[in-house]
Amino acid sequence: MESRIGRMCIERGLKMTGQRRVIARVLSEAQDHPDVEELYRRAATLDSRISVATVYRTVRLLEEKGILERRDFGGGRARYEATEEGDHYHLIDVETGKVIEFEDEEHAELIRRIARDLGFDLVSHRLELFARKRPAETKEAPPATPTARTGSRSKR
Amino acid sequence: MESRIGRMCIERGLKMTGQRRVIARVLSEAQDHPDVEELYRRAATLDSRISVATVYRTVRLLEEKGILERRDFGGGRARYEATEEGDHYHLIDVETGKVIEFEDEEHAELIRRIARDLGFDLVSHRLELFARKRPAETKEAPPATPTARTGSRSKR
DNA sequence: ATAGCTGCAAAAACTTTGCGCCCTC
DNA sequence: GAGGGCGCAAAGTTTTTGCAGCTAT
Repeated sequence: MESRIGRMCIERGLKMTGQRRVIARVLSEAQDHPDVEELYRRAATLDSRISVATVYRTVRLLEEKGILERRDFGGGRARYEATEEGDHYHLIDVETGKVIEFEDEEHAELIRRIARDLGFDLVSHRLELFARKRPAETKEAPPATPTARTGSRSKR
Repeated sequence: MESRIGRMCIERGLKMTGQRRVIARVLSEAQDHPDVEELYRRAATLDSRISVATVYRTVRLLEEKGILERRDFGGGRARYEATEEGDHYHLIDVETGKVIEFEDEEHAELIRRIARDLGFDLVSHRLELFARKRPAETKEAPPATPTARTGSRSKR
């Protein structure tokens, strides 16, 4: 009955209003990285009594509580996704704008080491790759590597 | 007589107005990552006939020409730095907001490999670490590692 | 009961743009 | 001289906020 993010709100003692429940549900079900406008659109579909201002206030609150993470993929507006265990990164297809998520333990380790070497403790970090799909091979068979699907997670 | 970035503008056939020359000089001399407001302040000191609109137009133009790179370190406003050879990254001190630059060839290689494994050719990328200065050791001597200075470059 | 949310609309913060004059090539 | 750049101010975007009423705890 309560969405995953809704439960996290309750755990942290947030007051659960109707609006908040709806926004939490939209966020829990999102497989992508919606901006505020898009969140508002989806939330308004479920309950038209929601205003954009509330969406702004809510994502801000949830970000402060560590439930959400704000992303910047270029294009001016902030985009959001639920905080998950384990770091993951984003590859943005510069042709289509599609975002592919992936994990990489080697990378996670490397940057912890870099921060330590500079005399810091890592608080958080971000990595975004902007890339272009490599044209398929003409002579060899197409690459066998299973391509990560948008919204899913590619483990390495 | 002409600043480094001024020369790059000329190479690319840009018309060199007085304002552009001043902005190019400010950018050439910047050791940090100023936002538009700060660039405007510095430029206006050298020549008060400059408007913010021109600064916006100029950084946009120079970014399109590949002379400048736009950064987002959180805090809402875009920040700029001259494009340089070789990738480098940023560590932002979450307490002070200071930005430390560093290079890391191992990291550069790793992400090229990641992009390739996902079936893409890397176009560009970004990495930002948010970290907190590690408290000095109480028993041992302070860490001998030479800490990178703000604005300079720490090679690894 | 009451601290905290909400909608609405105004405003703030950042960036772009239309227009007529001016300058560089 | 001609195409492009400039200042100014107006407008566009995205996000925040004041206020009066409403609600979850």
